[in-house]
Amino acid sequence: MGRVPCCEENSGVKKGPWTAEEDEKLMEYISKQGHGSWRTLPKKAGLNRCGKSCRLRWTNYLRPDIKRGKFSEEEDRIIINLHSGLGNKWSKIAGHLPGRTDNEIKNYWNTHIRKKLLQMGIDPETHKPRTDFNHLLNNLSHLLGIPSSSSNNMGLLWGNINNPLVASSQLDFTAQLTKIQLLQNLLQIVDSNPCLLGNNIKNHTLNPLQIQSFMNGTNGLLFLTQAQGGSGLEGFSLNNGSDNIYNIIPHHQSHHQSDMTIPALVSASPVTGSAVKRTDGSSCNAAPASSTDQSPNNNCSSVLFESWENFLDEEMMTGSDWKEILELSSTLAPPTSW
DNA sequence: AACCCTTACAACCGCGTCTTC
DNA sequence: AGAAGACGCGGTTGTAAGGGT
Repeated sequence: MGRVPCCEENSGVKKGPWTAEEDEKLMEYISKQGHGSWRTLPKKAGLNRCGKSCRLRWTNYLRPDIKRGKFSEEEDRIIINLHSGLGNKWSKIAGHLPGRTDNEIKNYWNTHIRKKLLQMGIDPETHKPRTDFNHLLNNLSHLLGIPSSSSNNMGLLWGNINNPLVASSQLDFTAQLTKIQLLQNLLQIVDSNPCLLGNNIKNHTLNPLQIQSFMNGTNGLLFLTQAQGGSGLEGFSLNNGSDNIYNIIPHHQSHHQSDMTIPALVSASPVTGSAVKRTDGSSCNAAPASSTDQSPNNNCSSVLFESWENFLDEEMMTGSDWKEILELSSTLAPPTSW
């Protein structure tokens, strides 16, 4: 059955925010008569509103049993748990939270919980860890202090005196160690994952000597360039200021398929794979990386991404986490050699 | 001080489902 | 059984408030 309009178009009923006077009229009427038929209520209550608007105002705002104020941590937990099982069934979720309305929970989810989960690296839709390439790169950007929407897309990995992470030699060591670990992981991912194809990749994996080489480059700096295109993030390249350049770009870009989105590396749903040429001349199938595909030959392994992500999640959660790590590490002497 | 951007939340819209006749 | 009316849900939009530049 098609939609039945609640109120006639151009019928002159008021829309928009409710006034205190309207609230009072509605509350007074319902407290005396009950709401009865919402369609006829406005006329009876002396309101120039449509019944639907009255119902919404009552159920979401005026009802006496509505609980106002901040959501507690316990409520957060309940919402997240219920959402993982029920999805966007806000009214059902609201049924488990006395005093909270579906609209309030929906808004709270969209403005708070959703962001919180995303920051934690959890996909708010699936409630599973996020594994998309953009997310990982954004985490990397965040760690390295590169504003994701900055017009200046050049980030400084080493030697940034403005970065509190490298304020002292001890902290410098720890920060560098962490960043090296991140880069190592990222490069290993690129090396092992045919979904990503590097342009002019000279080496995929940094060994200790290479790391030292990077760090002992012309000026001791390592740059991370965040390539931007019309559709946003397009990749990274690593550059120590001399001739060592590592380009890390999404697979699609190297094939000039600019209308494609960056593929999810571990997809929850099967996707069509494509054969890609690797820099060593071999080719492999960028097959669907579903949970059922555990073939050792499938280089789209989720293992590295998971460890990478775990690492990011553990190391990047908050500034205070960093502080703790740095404080702890400051008691440790740096190794004499790599 | 003025403008712009972001955030939070109230309210609206359109559709599916339920109820009544 | 089916048509019409009413209700409820979930997605989307509008806007006020606050913060940043």
